[in-house]
Amino acid sequence: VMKLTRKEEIVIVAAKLFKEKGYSAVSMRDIAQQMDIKAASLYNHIKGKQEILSSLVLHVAEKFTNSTQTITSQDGTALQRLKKLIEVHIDITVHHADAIAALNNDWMHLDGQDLLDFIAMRDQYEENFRSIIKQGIQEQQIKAKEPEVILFSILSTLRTLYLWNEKRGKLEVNVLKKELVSVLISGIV
Amino acid sequence: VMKLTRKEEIVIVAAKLFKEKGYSAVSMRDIAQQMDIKAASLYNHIKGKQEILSSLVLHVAEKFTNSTQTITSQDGTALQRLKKLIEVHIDITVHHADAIAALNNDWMHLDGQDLLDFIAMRDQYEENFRSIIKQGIQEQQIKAKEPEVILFSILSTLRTLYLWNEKRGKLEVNVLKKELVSVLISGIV
DNA sequence: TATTGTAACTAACAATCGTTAGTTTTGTGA
DNA sequence: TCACAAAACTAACGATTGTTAGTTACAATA
Repeated sequence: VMKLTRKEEIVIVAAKLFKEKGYSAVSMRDIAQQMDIKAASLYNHIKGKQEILSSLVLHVAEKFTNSTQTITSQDGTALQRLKKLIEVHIDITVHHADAIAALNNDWMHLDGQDLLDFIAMRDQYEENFRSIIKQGIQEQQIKAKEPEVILFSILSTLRTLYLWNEKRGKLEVNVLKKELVSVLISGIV
Repeated sequence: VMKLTRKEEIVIVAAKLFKEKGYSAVSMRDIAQQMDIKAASLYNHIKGKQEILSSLVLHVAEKFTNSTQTITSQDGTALQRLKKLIEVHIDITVHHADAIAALNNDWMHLDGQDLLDFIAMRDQYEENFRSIIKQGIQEQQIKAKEPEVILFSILSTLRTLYLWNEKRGKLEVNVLKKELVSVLISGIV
């Protein structure tokens, strides 16, 4: 286990607070208190509150974008890739649940270039997803329903996984993968 | 069309702002500016910022709880009820998208009894959903997979519908109902 | 032991927050 | 036209916000 820099500790602590109350409702004094130091001391390690958010959000956004990009560019049938997409989502969620909360709920508080970068990554990520589904329809592996409805349904479930991760309880990661792939692809009947 | 009270206008305007930036990031001055009045004037119609949030959230939470309660207590197979559940969700979402945003993202900023009431409604709502799925498994209409995974997947999709409502575009409500029922129940293959 | 860099501290700033008090404008019905 | 209620206004409050400046404690290195 790598030793964490002080900055990384701050980001981790802040992420947990952001998840509970949202970025705007968490003050620098809240974060500092949780680390047993004073708010001003945080500035020895970070430039400001915004930097905490962008470190958090952009880092995990890159992970998602890179993963979907890799899968999209690899060989395989649409269903194989879709399955892989779901599994990768679960892996990232299990390890970065707090950061994903910020990505989902607080991305709009990014500013300047960070915000533009995030939106660009988000769009590209979504487009990768969409292309796989369209490929599946073309290959007749996926029902030729409204592709946007399929895209929305799967994305919603995957994006909300972070909320469900705590309640996951004893459910093993590999079991979750298998079950969720089955539910999302084969349905429930 | 009923004429709105001034209070109702405020709640509607606030909901739109809450949806974009979240409850904590929207100031009373922001809300006032959007109504072309000064912040102090808002207090002729409402007790405070908290009242705006609780009006917004509790009202739509009741709708959801009542709907699921009604469906749960009616006759029908599990699949018929599940279909009805999805359709009701779409109807409520189309008419109260902004309030649902607050319900999803800002409920934790409720305080006192309002917070307790919300959590109670939310738990009951979720339990109604769960009982229908378990009934379906018992009747062997639904695959006997992990029921919590099924519950989570459907709930995630329905809760996130509000985000997708704008992009719905030209897709007719009845078409959306049919498609979403199909995707969530029969899957995509 | 002296030095140096890291990371904490105290104190304070300007801005903004939700809210209150008191006053003025506006519209409606007698 | 007058009276009254509804709804706006100005001004200000105490608290909290993110952040900065300047200083001190501490640990490792030379």
